[in-house]
Amino acid sequence: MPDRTNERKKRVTIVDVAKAAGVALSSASAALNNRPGVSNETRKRIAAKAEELGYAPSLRGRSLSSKRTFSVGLVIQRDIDVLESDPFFGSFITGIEEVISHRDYALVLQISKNEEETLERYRKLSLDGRVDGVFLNELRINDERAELIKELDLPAVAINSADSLKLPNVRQDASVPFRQLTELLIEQGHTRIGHVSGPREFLHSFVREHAWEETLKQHCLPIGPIFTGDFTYEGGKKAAFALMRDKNRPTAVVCSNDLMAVGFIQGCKDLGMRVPQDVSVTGYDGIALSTYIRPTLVTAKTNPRHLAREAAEMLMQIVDGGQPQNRTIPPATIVYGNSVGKAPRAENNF
Amino acid sequence: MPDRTNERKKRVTIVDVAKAAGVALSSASAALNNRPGVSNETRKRIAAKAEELGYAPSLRGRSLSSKRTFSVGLVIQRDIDVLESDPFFGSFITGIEEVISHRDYALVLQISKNEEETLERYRKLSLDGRVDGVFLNELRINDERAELIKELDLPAVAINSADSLKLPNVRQDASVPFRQLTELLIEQGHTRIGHVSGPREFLHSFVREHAWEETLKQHCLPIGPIFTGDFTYEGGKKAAFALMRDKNRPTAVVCSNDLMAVGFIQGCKDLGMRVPQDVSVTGYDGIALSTYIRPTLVTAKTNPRHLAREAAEMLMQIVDGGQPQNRTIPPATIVYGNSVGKAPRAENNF
DNA sequence: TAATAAAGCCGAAACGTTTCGGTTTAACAA
DNA sequence: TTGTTAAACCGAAACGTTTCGGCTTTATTA
Repeated sequence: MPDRTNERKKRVTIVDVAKAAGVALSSASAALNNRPGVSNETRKRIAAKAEELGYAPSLRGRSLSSKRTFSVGLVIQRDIDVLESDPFFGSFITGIEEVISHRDYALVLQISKNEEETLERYRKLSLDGRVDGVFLNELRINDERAELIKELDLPAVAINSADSLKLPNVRQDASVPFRQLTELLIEQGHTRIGHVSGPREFLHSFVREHAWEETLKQHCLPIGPIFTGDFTYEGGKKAAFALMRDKNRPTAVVCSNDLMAVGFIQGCKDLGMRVPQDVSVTGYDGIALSTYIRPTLVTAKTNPRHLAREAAEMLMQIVDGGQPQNRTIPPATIVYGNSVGKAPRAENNF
Repeated sequence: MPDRTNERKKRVTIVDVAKAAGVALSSASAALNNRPGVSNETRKRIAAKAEELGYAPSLRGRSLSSKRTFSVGLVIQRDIDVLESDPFFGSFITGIEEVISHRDYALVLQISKNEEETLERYRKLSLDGRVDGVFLNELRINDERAELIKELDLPAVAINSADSLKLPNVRQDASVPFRQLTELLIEQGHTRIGHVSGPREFLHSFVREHAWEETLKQHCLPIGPIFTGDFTYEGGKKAAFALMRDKNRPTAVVCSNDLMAVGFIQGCKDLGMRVPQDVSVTGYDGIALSTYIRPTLVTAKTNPRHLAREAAEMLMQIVDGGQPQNRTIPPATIVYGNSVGKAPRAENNF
């Protein structure tokens, strides 16, 4: 009598399928993967047996043999407090999933606290052979990840990278909407237009700041005061305190993202100013929060999900051995909230 | 002359290490995994050689052989619009990472649109052998996942499950803070206290609603009007329109989460009511947004990160063959914002 | 009809580990 | 000295695929 206590369901392997169909293992493999070299008739028979036995290919066996993992990696470098109020990754991940899940790929997600750890994570993902490729975002000027992935020979797609980094890239240009936002303020009569930027080392901070600056130059306006923020609400608030207590304070401020804009507005309110009567504010991202607050924010709505879809498609192509061209998606579109108004005529003291 | 064009860096395997150290493959394996059966001397020699050759064990080989993947899975069932403004998963994932990364585990993250797809994802994660275990959250009454993971024999840890589902569980009890919030309103003289709940099928909706109801009963107060929301901002706004246009409207409302509370407050404002003078509002979660709005929200701050850490530790134990006890973390603590005030003395008409 | 090509199929190796039973060596007790 | 035991070490199998060279069979061409 067999001992049933320790009986474990044995996995149905491709060997079982091959035996059941009366063919060689290699034929079963070819048939099930739709590769040539097996007649239609036997192909069907094998497929039928596989179905009948409930065969599900083992990812483990497959990846050892094929040297592929059918996974892609994303490392998010974020302070937890920031991550909580950052809607970017939710939609970015959704976009990735939309593409890769159809190809039976999965996403490995990691979170890191600083640049050093981020590099370590990417390195380990590659050395462990955990992923076939990775996404890179929030690139820095001279981002070390660029050379790392070359050193590791790791397929990668970057988001809003710079050409100089020579990475496969998908871009949603920010300079167009930042120009539009700045010109929107100019049209309203503002002449002293400040900027709350992100940390200087980020490429995207730079692009945004640059677009703001160039637009002012082209309109022969002074380059208003600038505050280097950190993309957080608190940072935006600090910016308000730093920029708006000055006699010569700007009458309008272009913020590098929505969260800082919201913080900036709150900071202005705390200082006793009204938005948009005393000061106009714009953001960038188009997060939900920008419609929850009053005044609602004038901003530009980006599309992380679309960005992610394109990036994922590119990565899939690279993993398949292709060399896809860089892609571009349409720029963010302006969202007309209530945080922008006419330039105040005279200066009030607060 | 060797052809260098197609030369690929060959991976350093444990066989190379064994050869270099002059031992059998099996000894090298034992040594590198700190298993007994190898002398200290040779252990050192093997480790040295491994270091020297830059040996990194192949996860692929390891997982095929050991039948482990060193990955855990999480399926997030969320509409993308909701996901964007949901800070829960950011911190939840952070908590998971904090525990599993030290054990060289990685997180596989998937997103699904509906219940059916969610089940499919969990099933596939298991059948593919992609993960060693999974997390389950936002459980429903009679959640189908419970039997699925039993059928699949898949290690799992649930978040705020019900005992009836018989899942390893980690809980942060919501009834305590909901009682406290309700009593806070009662202390302020409110006698008509409504509730904006989450969808009825969720266990956590039920717990929150129940705590509110029981507290009212114990204080011999009428069970105020209830609106079944959907945990979104828009849902909260709708709730305000539904509940607050009535003559006999409540003077205070306990919302099942912050996002609905924020929407509710905006809805009240749109109706011309002041918070907290005309109506008091409470939330639950303690998201950053609750401090960005005015009035700031009276709420209770939950700790998804802590929850996740405990859950991840439990899952690691289960994966190691243990049978851990259910865990509980301290309940959310009340955050005193400005959205609660004394009950208005007379009824105003709007 | 014989030579050739192509399609269909097979067997075996390879991927890089873990695991397990067996053999050798060393240490110790009788 | 000899027998016993445990520790150290080894060899081979197993995990479940993919891949590749070679063998049959059938179809095609001269």
